Amino acid sequence: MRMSEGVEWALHSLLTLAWLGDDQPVPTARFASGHDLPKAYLNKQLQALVRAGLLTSTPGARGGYVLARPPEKITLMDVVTAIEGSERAFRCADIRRRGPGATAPAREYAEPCAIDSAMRRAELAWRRELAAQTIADIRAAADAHAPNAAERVRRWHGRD
Amino acid sequence: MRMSEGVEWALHSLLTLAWLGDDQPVPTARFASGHDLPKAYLNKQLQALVRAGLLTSTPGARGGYVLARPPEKITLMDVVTAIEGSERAFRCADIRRRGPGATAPAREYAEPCAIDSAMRRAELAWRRELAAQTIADIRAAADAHAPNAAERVRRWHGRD
DNA sequence: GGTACCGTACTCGGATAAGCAATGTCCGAGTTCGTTGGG
DNA sequence: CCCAACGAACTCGGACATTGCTTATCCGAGTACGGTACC
Repeated sequence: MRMSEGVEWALHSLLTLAWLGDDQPVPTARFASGHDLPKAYLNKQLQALVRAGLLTSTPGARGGYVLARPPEKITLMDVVTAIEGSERAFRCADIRRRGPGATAPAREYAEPCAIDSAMRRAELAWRRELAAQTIADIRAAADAHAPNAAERVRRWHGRD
Repeated sequence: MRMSEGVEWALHSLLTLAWLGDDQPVPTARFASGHDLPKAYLNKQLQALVRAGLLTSTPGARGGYVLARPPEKITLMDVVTAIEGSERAFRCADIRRRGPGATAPAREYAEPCAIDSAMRRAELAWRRELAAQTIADIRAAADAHAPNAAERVRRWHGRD
């Protein structure tokens, strides 16, 4: 089980936008050169964020991406769902009723598969933690450890 | 992000062994026909459980797999780790220090990446829930919903 | 000098390949059990 | 009738294809800006 690295890229891009703080669009090329990432593929991930309503894109020259809502309103769950999709990691194929089990009365399968329920419980705990943390929280934690990072990013993006 | 379906197969196989309860080995072919699964590939997954110390295998005719320890001592975390490996789903590539950020003083990177920490927190919650549930719990839940299932499985595997 | 027009550079957006891990398949080493021949 | 040797069937275990998804790339539609010609 491996999460797409696009999630990391998206989170860093969103964090950068949170640091910049203004409404001036940032193009993909700038994000990409900032972290040495493949431009076109990063753009694909940012498009997913637009479709999910986390970013707003403006086409054409001087275009780019802007946060669609304040960083406090963007949770990690939103980002992971936007990039990875909303499907669960564990997908019960209901193999209990394949094979000989198929002859059992349907009444026995009224309740959901116990294995599926157990995995769902674990995955819900994961989602709950993701939903409890926002981009603003990430920024606060980063600022606490490295107060200069925000300023350096602003400089590099031509602000001030 | 998608979990291998081998996890579901492994859990069902372990649950079956818990239902049987004796020390009589069950071959892969029986598990496979029981849930209509590809025999050789299922065997690959069961081998992983052997390597992880969850199953004991006996080769040759009348051979097969047996639980290596009681169901109360086998957690879902054990099974997921055995099949999926112990690596985290989110793997921080530390892209914060790639590109222009590389010129920043190393002192700023002493603390772990805030994004990595946040994702780690969520994943720990997931693992905690997985470690809190055992094969015995799964069996108890399944028995509560469908008391006849255990008996039917025992019959089908030639017990009694 | 001011204004309208045009060309260029730059952006997102989606359609199109390449790489790799998960999935699936096959064959060999080893063990058990039934059979068969001899004592 | 009893026993030993043998062969066949069955099992795990690892090496070898194949499929699907992640990753990566390319090109087109659209927009803003700078230059230029004209009024």
